Amino acid sequence: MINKKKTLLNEIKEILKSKGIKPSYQRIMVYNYIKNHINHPSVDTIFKAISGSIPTLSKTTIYNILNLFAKKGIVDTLTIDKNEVRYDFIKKAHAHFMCKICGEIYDIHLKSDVCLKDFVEGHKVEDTHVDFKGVCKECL
Amino acid sequence: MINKKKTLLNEIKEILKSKGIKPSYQRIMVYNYIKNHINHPSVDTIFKAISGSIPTLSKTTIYNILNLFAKKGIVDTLTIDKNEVRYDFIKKAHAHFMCKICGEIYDIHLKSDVCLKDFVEGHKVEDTHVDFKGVCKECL
DNA sequence: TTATAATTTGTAATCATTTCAACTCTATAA
DNA sequence: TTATAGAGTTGAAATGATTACAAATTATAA
Ligand SMILES: [Mn+2]
Ligand SMILES: [Mn+2]
Ligand SMILES: [Zn+2]
Ligand SMILES: [Zn+2]
Repeated sequence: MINKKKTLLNEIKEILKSKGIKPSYQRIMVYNYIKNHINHPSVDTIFKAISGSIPTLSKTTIYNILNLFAKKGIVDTLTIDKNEVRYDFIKKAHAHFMCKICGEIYDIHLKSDVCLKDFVEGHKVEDTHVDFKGVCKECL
Repeated sequence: MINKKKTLLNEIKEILKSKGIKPSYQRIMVYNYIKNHINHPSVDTIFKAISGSIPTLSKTTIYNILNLFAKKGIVDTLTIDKNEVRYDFIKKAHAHFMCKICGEIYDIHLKSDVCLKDFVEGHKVEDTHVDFKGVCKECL
């Protein structure tokens, strides 16, 4: 059990190193959290979730780490919610649905033609976001 | 010339009334501005643009009016830019491209399959946003 | 070990947006 | 006409997410 966890953290350590990121304990913990929480957490959510295991943790560190991860292509920065940025561990391209009632952001797996474009009307595309808003199936 | 402007403002007055909005001078001026500026202005941009013609204008009024217009379906609220909300006068569905360098937001006219959906994976869709980010043709 | 660099931390600053109470304007009733 | 009520506007203060910054801590290398 403990060995398994140790192995996992070592795996993350290697992944971070391979991306040119020095694997500090805080970075490993953030990586581990976002990898296992696909519900698009905010900085505050992540902070509350892991500050228990890192008593001295500062919220600024979470901001620093997520900005770094975004620059290195580890997370996507979602701006669907105008109140706060939400983060998404990058796997493969997918769309999102945000509920106007409960605020939950769901993954939507649809194969859209728009996700493949490198250029649109002369502009060079780096990120593509397909965002739906409305009332989720739970709130309906 | 002056008559033409008067006619225009009267037209807007009628449109607002038809949507159940009392046509105050401030509301008419904001409507007139966003109708004629398709570059997705922010609250601050709109405020700076029309405060010259309304010396007593408050920025809070712009916030109030845009929130009202959004509720009444006159404007779309764009959350592409995480720093500030941008507003779009609603015409027909279209995508957007935001430049990471200059911050400009362009209209993208593509006929996508995703814009027609009423439901996605059980969730009721009210708004659909297709947002691209990258480097615009001017900054390339 | 010691020096140097990288990372983390906590506080303060920034900035968009909202809250709120006072003020203004207009329409309508007495 | 005047009084009253409601809607809209205003400006100041509060809120809240994010960033800036400098001090403290930790890791790395000599
Ligand atoms: Mn996702
Ligand atoms: Mn547009
Ligand atoms: Zn919901
Ligand atoms: Zn540009």
